[in-house]
Amino acid sequence: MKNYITTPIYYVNGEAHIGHAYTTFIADTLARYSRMVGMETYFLTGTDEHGQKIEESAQKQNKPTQQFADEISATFHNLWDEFNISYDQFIRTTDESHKKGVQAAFLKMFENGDIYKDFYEGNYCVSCETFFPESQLMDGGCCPDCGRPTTIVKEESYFFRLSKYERPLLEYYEAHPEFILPKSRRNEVISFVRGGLNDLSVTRTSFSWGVHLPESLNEPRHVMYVWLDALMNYVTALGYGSDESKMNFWPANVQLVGKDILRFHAIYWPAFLMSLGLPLPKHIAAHGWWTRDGEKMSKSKGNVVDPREVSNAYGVENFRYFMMREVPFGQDGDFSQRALIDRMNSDLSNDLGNLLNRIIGMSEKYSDFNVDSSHVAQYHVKELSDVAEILKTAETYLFELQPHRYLEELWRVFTIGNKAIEEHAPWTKVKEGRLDEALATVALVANLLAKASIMLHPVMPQTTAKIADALGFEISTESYTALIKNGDLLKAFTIKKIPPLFPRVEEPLMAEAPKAMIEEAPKAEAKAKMEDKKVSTVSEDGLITIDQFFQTSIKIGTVLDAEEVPKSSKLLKLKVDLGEESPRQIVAGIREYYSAESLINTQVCVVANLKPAKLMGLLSEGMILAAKDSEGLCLVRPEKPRLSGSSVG
RNA sequence: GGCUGGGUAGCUCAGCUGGUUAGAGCGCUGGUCUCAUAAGCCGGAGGUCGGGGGUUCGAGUCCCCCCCCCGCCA
Repeated sequence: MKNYITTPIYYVNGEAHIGHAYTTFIADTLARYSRMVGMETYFLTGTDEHGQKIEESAQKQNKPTQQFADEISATFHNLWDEFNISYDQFIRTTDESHKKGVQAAFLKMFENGDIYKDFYEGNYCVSCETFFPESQLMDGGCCPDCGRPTTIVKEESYFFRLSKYERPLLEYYEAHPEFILPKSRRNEVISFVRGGLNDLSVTRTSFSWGVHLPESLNEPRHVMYVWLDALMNYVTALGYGSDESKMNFWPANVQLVGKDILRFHAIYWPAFLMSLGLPLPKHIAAHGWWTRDGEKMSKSKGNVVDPREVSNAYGVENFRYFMMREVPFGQDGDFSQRALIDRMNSDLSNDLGNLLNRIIGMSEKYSDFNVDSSHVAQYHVKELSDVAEILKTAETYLFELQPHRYLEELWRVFTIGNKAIEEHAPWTKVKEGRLDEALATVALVANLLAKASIMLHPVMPQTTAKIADALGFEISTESYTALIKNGDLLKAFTIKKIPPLFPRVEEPLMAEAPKAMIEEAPKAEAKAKMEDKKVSTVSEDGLITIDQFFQTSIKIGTVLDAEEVPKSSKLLKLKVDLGEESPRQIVAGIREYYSAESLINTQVCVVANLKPAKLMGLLSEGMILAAKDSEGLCLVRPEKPRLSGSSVG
């Protein structure tokens, strides 16, 4: 079975940002999965290099246009290599074979009457490379998309009979509900097409940086419209119009796009294909945008996330995992270091990494790293069948293009592993001399990790290869077939002791977004969130200013009353006089060291401006200062009695 | 203004064709084991399911009205 997966080709007007990385990560994951299950897979990405905008950008930098395109294209190419993206081809619209293919397509459309010559007059936005009808223009004739001034252009142009495909397209959408994903986007496209389609101007005479028309048409002044040129890349990459040896990969299975370019891919592209007599792709899947800390990213705000920077700081695969796990496909996602760190610590370090460490430790102690699965089925039928079920479900989520659900589902395997260890407590079994049982549990968990690693491999290829190595097997189509499809277990194997794969991340590893951005974001909510999350305001040398210290209000308080909190062995509920109108209720975890009675009428130090918190359902309006070491805990108190409410500092 | 989609626990979301005490993850919190990365496991708090009306034996789930958010179009 053939499986062709594409990303959009990225416009070389600027360097790769987080959105490019996201699309490419998803496509790479799908491609890797496809290869792993043994499908014949072709994964295409590349760059879109034509158009007036590129021509102008190159001029601004005083570079030949081709050189400019080469340079930017290389930055994408290099980044994907750095990110270990497993593309089969990196196409460039300046490739000769691509140009040849586009010309062949143009000619075919022309010959079958779908392209005709006429005049176009309208308000043209150079920046967006789009004509806009009068009615859509903003005040002063500015572009409704970018707000820049438009110019009136009348030019000879070839047109594509898009209008002819209005009905066929609607019929196709109707007959193929899975064509446009997610569904909400599908509705948008349908209603747009229902609104009527105008024929599409597909050539320009106003600039020359593009694919020229086929020579047989003898139209040297005309250059192809950038979208016709660009969209065709998906088939010219397979050799359309030149060496067609790979055309058997067509139609594509999944064509990933950002939501901003959906219309081109869901309307123009299928119409072109219909005109060429080619089948339509199975899915056009539109994903959402990324914001940063709840704010739209923009160069002027200086809050753009550089994927390379994130990757360098946190690791590509952790980054990949985060992006795919964090946000439901199609929705906008928010990037913040806090969210990334939380995912890494909670999912990767705690659930997965720690589980691996647990069995490394046990296998070392109990059997000198030697494990075999022969007793697993005897003691762990339930776990094995539950996991088999989970893996099946997870797989369907991936096919449905719901990577977040797929990962969420997969993580249940680790919970089962952690629970199994807890329930079967191998350390107890060992003490009781039931070594077989203990080792069966270790082997079970090793197998669960092996199976989950295989499934996780498309998302984190290198990391899972390390896990597999530690467990003495290799991830491949063969092991996928054996462990996932056939439900086999690993044979006897030796575990390798490896250092933790996912060390916990205690604090942000990248500099925070520039101050300007934070100040521009007066959202009280966002601010409170940052404070809640203890984003450090401490300077690099670890010192704070006196002003910062005095943000904390510490006061002398007199304990008026104290009682034990029911059902808690640690908590005491205190009534403390801080010289205010009424005493405060403070819940303190000191019961193990102080009895309630002994505290009444003594003095303590209280942090008085702490945000109230609830402990065991009881409101606590402050914190009692205490010092703790191995000997125990003691309260910090004034040497001599002071007035209640006296400040400390 | 028109049309989608949506408003469910502090946060992010799941809840199919209406049916027992509305769920998950994270966060918070109490307890507990010791193989392990201050990890794991067990338990708890927390929701008038945007608001109002209606249909029904029964509605987060259907109908009507209103409010708010995103998106597309104008």
